[in-house]
Amino acid sequence: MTTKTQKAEETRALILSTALALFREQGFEKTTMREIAAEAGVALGATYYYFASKDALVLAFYAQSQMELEPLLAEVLARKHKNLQARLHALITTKLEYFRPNRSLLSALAAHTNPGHSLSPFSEDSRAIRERDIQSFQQALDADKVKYPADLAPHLPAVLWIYQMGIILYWVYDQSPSQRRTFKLLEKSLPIVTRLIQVSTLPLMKPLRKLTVELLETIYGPD
Amino acid sequence: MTTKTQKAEETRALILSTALALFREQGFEKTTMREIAAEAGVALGATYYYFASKDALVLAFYAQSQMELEPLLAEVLARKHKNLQARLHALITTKLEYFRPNRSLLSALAAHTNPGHSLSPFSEDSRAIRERDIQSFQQALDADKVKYPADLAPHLPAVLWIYQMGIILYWVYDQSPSQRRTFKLLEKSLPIVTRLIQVSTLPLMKPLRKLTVELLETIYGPD
DNA sequence: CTACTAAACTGAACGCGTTCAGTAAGGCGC
DNA sequence: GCGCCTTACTGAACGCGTTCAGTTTAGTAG
Repeated sequence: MTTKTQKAEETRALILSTALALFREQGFEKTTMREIAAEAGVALGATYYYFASKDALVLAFYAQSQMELEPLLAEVLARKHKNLQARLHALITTKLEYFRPNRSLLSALAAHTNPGHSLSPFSEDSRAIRERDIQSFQQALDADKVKYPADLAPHLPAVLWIYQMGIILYWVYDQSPSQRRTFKLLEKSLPIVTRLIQVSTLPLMKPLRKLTVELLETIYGPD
Repeated sequence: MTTKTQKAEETRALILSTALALFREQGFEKTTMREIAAEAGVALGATYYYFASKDALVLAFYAQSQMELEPLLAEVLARKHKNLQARLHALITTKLEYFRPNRSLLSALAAHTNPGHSLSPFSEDSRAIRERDIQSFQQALDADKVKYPADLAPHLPAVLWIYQMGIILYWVYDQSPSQRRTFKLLEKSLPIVTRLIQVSTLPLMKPLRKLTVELLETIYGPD
C-alpha cells in the first residue's frame, strides 16, 4: 500500500516538475500535454490521471509556491521593520523575488479575470490559496501598535491583497529591463497607499471613510 | 467590381451577425466556428476568409458597438448635466444599457488582462477603439467650466476610463438580479471619484497630487 | 465568345486539450 | 498457488480552432 502510493506520488511529482520545467523554458501555451508526458516518460493519459487539466498543473504550482512562501514571509515579517510601509515592501519584493524564475508561468495565472475560470486569482479553485495569501497582509497589519478604524480594519487585508495583485499583474507584463518599472511603481505607490491608511484614522476623514467602507461592503458583501 | 465586393460585404455581415446571434444565445465558448459557418450557410473556411480568428469576431462586434455608441454618448453629453458626476453617470449607464443584451459577449472581451492577447482591453488590436472610448471621458471633463490642475489633467481621461473598465468588469460577472450590485457600486463609487478629483485642485493637496501624477507617469510613460 | 486573373470561397487535415474504454500490476483472502 | 479488487496507467479517438492547397466564380481584356 505505502510503496504503491509512494510510487504514485513520485510519478505525480515527476509529471509536475517536468511540466514546470517545460513551462519555464518555453512558456505555458507553447508547451503541449503530449510533450510533458513524453518528457516525463509516461503516456498522455497519465498526466490526466494525476492532474485534471493543463490549468491544474499551474494551480498545483501556485499551491506549492504558496506553501513554500509562507515560512519565507513569516521570517520577513518577524524582522523588525519600522512601519507598515516597510513590511508591505518586504512582503511584496520577497514574493516577486521568489516568482522571478517563473514569471511567465505566473502570467498564465494572472491572465484571467473571469472568477469562473479556475486560473483566475478570484476563482473558487484558488480560494484556499488566496485566503492564506490575504492572511499575510493581516499579519503585516497586526504587527502595528496602532489601531485601525473598526469599520475599515476588517477590509484592509483584502484591499492590500488587491493592491498586491495589481503590482504583480503589472510586473508580469512589464517589458522594461529587470522589470524596473514595476519597482518604480512600487516605490511611488506604496507611500500613497500607506499614507491613505494612516490618514483614514483621522476624525476628519470619517465621512469619506464611511463611504469607502460602504463601497467595500457592496463589493465583497452579500446581495 | 462593386457588385462583387458588395456581395462579399454581405457575406461578411451575414457571418458576423450569425456569429453574434449564436454567441448571444449560447455564449462565446459554447459556440463553435463550424456552427457559425453552418448556420450562415457557408463553409468553415469562409469564416476565416473574413475573420482572422474567433476572437476577431468579438473584436468586430466591439468596433461596431463603439461606432454605434459614439452618437449616443455625444447626445448624452449634450444634455445639460449639472456636474461631472452626473455626466459620468450618464455615460456609464448608457454604455451598460447598450451592452446589456450582449453581456456574456462582453465577458469574452473583459476576460483577459494580457495586453498581448487581442481580446484584452489593453491590447494593440483594441487600441483604436480604446482611444476613442477615452475621448468620451475627455469630453465629459471638457464640459466643465472648472480648470483641472495642469499636471493631472492630461491623465484624467485615462484614469476615468480605467474606472469605467472596473465597473464594466464587475458588471460582466455580477450575478445579482439585474446586476443590481453593479449599480449600487456605481452609486457608491462615483461620488468618491468625483470628490477626489475636486479635492485634488486644492493647494493643500499639491504634494499628494504630485505623487499621484508621478505614479501615473510611471504607469503610462516611457521606460 | 474566350482566355485569364484575382477574389471568394471549399473542406480535408493538423495540432491541441481532453476523455474514456481498456490493460497491467500489486496486494490480499483463501 | 489462484481469483479478485483497486490503483496506476495506456493510447486511440473526439471536438475544437486554425491552416492551406485547392476549386469556383465573377469580372476584364483581347
